[in-house]
Amino acid sequence: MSVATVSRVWNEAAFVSPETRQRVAAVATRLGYSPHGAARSLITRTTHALGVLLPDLYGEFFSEIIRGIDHTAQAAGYHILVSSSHDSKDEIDAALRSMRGRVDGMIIMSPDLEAQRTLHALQGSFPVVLLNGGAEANAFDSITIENHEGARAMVRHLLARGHKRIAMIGGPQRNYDAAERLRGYRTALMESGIAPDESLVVQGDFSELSGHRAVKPLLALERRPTAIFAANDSMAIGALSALHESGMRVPEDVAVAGFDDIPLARYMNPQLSTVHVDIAKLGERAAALLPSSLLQGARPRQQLQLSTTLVIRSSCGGLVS
Amino acid sequence: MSVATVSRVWNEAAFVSPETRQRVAAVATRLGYSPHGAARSLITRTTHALGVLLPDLYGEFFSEIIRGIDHTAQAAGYHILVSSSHDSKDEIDAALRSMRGRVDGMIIMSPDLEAQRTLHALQGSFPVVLLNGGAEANAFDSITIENHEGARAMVRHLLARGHKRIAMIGGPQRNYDAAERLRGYRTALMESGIAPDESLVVQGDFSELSGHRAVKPLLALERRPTAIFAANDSMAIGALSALHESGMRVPEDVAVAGFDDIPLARYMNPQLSTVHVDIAKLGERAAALLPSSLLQGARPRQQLQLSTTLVIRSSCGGLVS
DNA sequence: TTGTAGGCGTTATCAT
DNA sequence: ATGATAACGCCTACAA
Repeated sequence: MSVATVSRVWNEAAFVSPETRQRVAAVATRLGYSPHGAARSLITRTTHALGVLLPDLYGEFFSEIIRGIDHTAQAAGYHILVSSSHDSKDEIDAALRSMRGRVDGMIIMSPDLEAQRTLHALQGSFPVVLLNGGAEANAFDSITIENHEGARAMVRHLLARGHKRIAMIGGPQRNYDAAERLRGYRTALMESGIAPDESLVVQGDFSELSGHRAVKPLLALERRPTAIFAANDSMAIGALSALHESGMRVPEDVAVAGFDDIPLARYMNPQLSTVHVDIAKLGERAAALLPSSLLQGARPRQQLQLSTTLVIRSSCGGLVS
Repeated sequence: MSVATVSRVWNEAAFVSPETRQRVAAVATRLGYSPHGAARSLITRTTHALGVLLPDLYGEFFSEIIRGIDHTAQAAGYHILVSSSHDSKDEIDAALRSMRGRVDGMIIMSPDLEAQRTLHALQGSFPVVLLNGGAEANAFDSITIENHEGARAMVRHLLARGHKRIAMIGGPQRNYDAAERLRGYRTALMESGIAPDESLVVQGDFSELSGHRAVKPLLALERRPTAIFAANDSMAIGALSALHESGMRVPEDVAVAGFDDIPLARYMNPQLSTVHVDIAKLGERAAALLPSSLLQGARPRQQLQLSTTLVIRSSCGGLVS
């Protein structure tokens, strides 16, 4: 029995007599044999692995993304090589280098606007899908969330409920999504002719703690806000807990809304109104884009926009009557 | 210039004249060269990658675990190959096979008691760290949570606060951690001489939804429980929301407690009492064990127990006075 | 239908 | 200090 035959059996490529196939399979299972991945990719020039670069694995947002990516990648026969905690340009550089030659393509989520320059150099050399990219987004395949529209819609809803003083807890500085959501907030205010008040904008970092901390200065204002819109759910949840500790009732005294619709949002007390993003789908789409670009070689770049929908629950007082 | 020299430059192993090194480096950057990972690992028989097999990426528990693993693995120069949604024996088998030759070792979390048989066959052939393993745990390096002790301590606390009818929302059937936590609950009851009442034990599946659903039958009981202990925080959070919807006050009417202490637990309303597990450390430890076993070759198996601590917040009424 | 042999890009061993 | 060359495990013409 030659190695060639075994290879043929494994790849189901050429014609092998059923009996031979049978025998090979039998011996293979008996010996617990399975082909050596590295050796295969040496000759096939393909690793069947996708690299995933994330800023930081924190909270449900990221577990949902990975879940989506893994699910789709697995179905397409790809493994995923995950690497997190890459915020700065240098960290991304390093991660990129160390994944070189180990993956067939990469999914990169680097919302930090500065890191974009690093990405620029990647252009064309390598199949890349950008998640939430900023300026460089159209130089690659990319998937973006409708941040601006989503935020605008939520703030419009709050306005429609009669709120005039709406505060915003923003995300990290230099973060693309955060910037867009803030922009959406401002657009909505402007559209309804409300003068912007910068004392109503507090900066957070997407963590529960930062949302919690943001509440104090807002309550200390002479003219308190009657609604708080957080740039993500984690911060909204932090704010909810801070308000509760301060004895404020939600939504009676202050309405609260978030962004992302993480699975837990509906289990908050009160249930959190938020801008729904299908986070897992974000991952799925990204993972689906990559193999397709690998197969098709050069093809026009694809820019996908993931739409958002308003999910009105009780934390902002419910639907507009 | 021979390939050997280039190899030496890259590995900084043997003596290379500074000028040669210089020249090679220059050409390398100009050509954008970087070594082919597969070829290297073919000959060095090492991939510098760790496989991570998880049952399902759901909720903050898993993002924390991956975070811990990735953090430590990265520091040790390893990549991580993540694969999730492996519950059944066959799925684990397949994942194991497809990772062969692509990783130096594996971290496997397969709480499903049936899957243990598959693991049995792995023994010795391959560096493996088991997370939350059951019966097979001592055949491998393994890290286990002090499930039994943690659950017992929490139930004892509830008893000390005067609760006599304590319900339990259990985890998935055939899940090792769930079984141990249930056992801890029973131990505590038995120790205080309370007769077990099986109508107080409702089965869940670790999801928020299952926790939410578990509440209804409990409230429908003729003799309602005064406390509910959920086998993880997600279910406790689901229960919290269901209780709130039913107009029950927590902790006045019903006390609630969870297990895991996911980051969000302290931001619930009321804040969730729970059994603290350092989830990220679980991942870190696992990732640290693997490289050490790779370096040292055959060494005695290590069985680590991750201790738990009681975190009493307001959902169960606070400390015992 | 099956076997033979060359080569994928590296590292390691031996010469030089 | 550098060069030549044999592995590593697999795939794939090409030959039989």
